[in-house]
Amino acid sequence: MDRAQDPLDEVANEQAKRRWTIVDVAQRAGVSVGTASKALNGRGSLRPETRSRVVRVAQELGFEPNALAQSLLSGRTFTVGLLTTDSFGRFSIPVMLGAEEALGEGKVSVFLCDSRGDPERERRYLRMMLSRRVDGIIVAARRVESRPPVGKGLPVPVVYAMTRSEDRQDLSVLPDDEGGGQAAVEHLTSLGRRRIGHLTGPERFEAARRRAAGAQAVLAGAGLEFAGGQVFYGAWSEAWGREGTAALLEREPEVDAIFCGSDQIGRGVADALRESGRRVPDDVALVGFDNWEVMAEACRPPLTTVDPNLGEVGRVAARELLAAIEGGTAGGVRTVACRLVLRASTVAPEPAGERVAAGKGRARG
Amino acid sequence: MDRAQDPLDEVANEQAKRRWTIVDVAQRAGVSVGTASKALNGRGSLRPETRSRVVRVAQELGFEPNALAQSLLSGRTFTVGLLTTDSFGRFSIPVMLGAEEALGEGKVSVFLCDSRGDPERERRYLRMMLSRRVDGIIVAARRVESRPPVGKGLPVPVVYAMTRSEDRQDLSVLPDDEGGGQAAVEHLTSLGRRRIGHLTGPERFEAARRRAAGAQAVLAGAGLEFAGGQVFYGAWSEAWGREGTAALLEREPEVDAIFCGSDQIGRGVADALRESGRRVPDDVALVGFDNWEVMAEACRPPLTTVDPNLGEVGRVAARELLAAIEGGTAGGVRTVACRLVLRASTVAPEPAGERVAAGKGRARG
DNA sequence: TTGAAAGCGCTAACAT
DNA sequence: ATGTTAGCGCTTTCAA
Repeated sequence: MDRAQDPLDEVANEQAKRRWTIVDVAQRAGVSVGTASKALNGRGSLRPETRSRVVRVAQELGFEPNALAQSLLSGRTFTVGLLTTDSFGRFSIPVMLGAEEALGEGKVSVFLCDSRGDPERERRYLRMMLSRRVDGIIVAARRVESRPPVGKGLPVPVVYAMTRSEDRQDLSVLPDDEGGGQAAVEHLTSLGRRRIGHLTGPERFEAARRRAAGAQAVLAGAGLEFAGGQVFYGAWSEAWGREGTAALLEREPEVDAIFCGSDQIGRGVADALRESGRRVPDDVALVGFDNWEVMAEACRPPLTTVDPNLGEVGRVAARELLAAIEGGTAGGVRTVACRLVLRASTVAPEPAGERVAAGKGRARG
Repeated sequence: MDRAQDPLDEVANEQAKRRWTIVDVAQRAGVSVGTASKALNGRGSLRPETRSRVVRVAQELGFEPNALAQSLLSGRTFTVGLLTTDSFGRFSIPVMLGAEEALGEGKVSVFLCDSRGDPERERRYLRMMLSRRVDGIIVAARRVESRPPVGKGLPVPVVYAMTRSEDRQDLSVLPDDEGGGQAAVEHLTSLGRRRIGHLTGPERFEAARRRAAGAQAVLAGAGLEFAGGQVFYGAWSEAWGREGTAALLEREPEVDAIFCGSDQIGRGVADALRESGRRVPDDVALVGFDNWEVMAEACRPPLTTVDPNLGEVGRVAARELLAAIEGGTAGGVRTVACRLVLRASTVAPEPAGERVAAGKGRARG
């Protein structure tokens, strides 16, 4: 029972530079380390007085348990690896943000690894994560395109976000591009538009094809076809939005709505329409995709667009990963619904900011 | 010397699910754990044959040393915390990317923590990092504005990137906004422009004021003043670019160049100029700030702009942190030079892509 | 050249 | 109710 001296003095003395161990806490509280551990973790049965004394000493010292020692013992690190393949592209960022959010709530920390699409670097990072004993791994990417699995027979669960593993056993979480395309065109038809064109990115992108398929399905259901008789595949750029508009107008001058595969394309289209003397939305209504706010809001007029809910994709991926860590593991593709964000390119602006309408989404793919 | 059975069989049997410890390696190699450790780390003196046998077994097993155990012993985790306060804004991302890059090369892993500017969350993350025994911390933010230090007397070094700690003892790494402003205006004067206006963000931003100060200094050196007789402070938006252009043109219709405080403002200015019947760059040359490529390149015409080298800011912060971890610690503000990226808004487009000119920067602030 | 043993900080049995 | 001890996986003395 030798309480050497007042704990606070010592703290001041040592300038809080030294890191206290549970032994220090135990000594100063006049108990054994075992007792101190129980007191701090609320386990075992202790006299309330003892418990509170230990806790108080720990607080005064600013004691933080060494997570390394805890993990070494428990086998759990409460840490996951976030492996992104595309240098935090515009799409992987919100996904990562959502994942970090969902994990942070659960006191799980995130190791950030950016492989820049370099397989060698990816292997290095993977080794590093496993060496650090992460409890699980999220693989994020910008494109929904498939990719080879990050490894097989790994000792920890892996979830793919915004990308799809070629191995059907793996779990992938993606936005529902098809549902997004449906929502966009349903909105346009509900406004009474009948000559609806579609300008989008390169055909080789799954996302472009799926959005077009969703749009097509709704058109077919209404007995319509794409204005201009085809999907105008091109590039994900404003420039293509402008060029594509010219091409579309040539084929179908009476077009009264355009569904754009991205907000950038949408901006280009808006500029081209204005410069061709057409009014948006009066003559031609416009819907974009991405809800890239800085783009959509700077558009003239501000662009109604499909928000792929990337943050939610990340959150779902994180939750699925946590579930897998706890034991449950189901593979397949999990799809997150898109949501339509209404702005002035399709509807008269309202006094109170933007409006949101739920998009079509499937619970499981 | 009982090599139980062929290691590979065992690997296959156990499906690589079990994680091998150095004990497993030692057993299968027929040596003690101490010897195995030496063999794997290239320390001590061992018979070459022994060393290679151990290494081979480890490889066959796919053995990865448990970093937790290593760190517990060594007191070093080769881990740093990256605390960002603004949800990976457009500015903190490249900084983080650069930091991650510089650290990754040195085999240091990054804990990603996004406090969203919430001080409570920030404290939680800080505790978590310290508990996980990070070797150091980088605090990143989007604004160059000062902020209270993340804590005092912390047991690990801290470096601030893209933000400045109020405590002068701390080390902060920032882009050289003033040098950037200088570079922009020097470029314009070198083109023979004399009536140079400046449209920028809100005056309360240090960055805006510093860029303006740099610009002003160069103008004064050339015996000039800002066209319109003042800096036009406003907002960081395209809309302000358009409005500000109108205001500037009213005061000074003969303006022949505009330095814009951001690329978004620059885009707005370009649109407004074009719609007022002026040609860029023939009538009015334009320089932006940020080199936000998707903005600058989509501008019509593409925008010459000042690149604040955010990636370099992150890399420098990371290197400074590593140095501080190794022992050296100097406080103060470290400044990273900007660079001018030439595009068609000031110069005739060249066949081979963009051109780059070095900006003015001070080595130390 | 190799082995045995101590110990990093912590928790969980098992004693007392 | 509290103390003692073993051990997580590894590295590093110190002995052999």
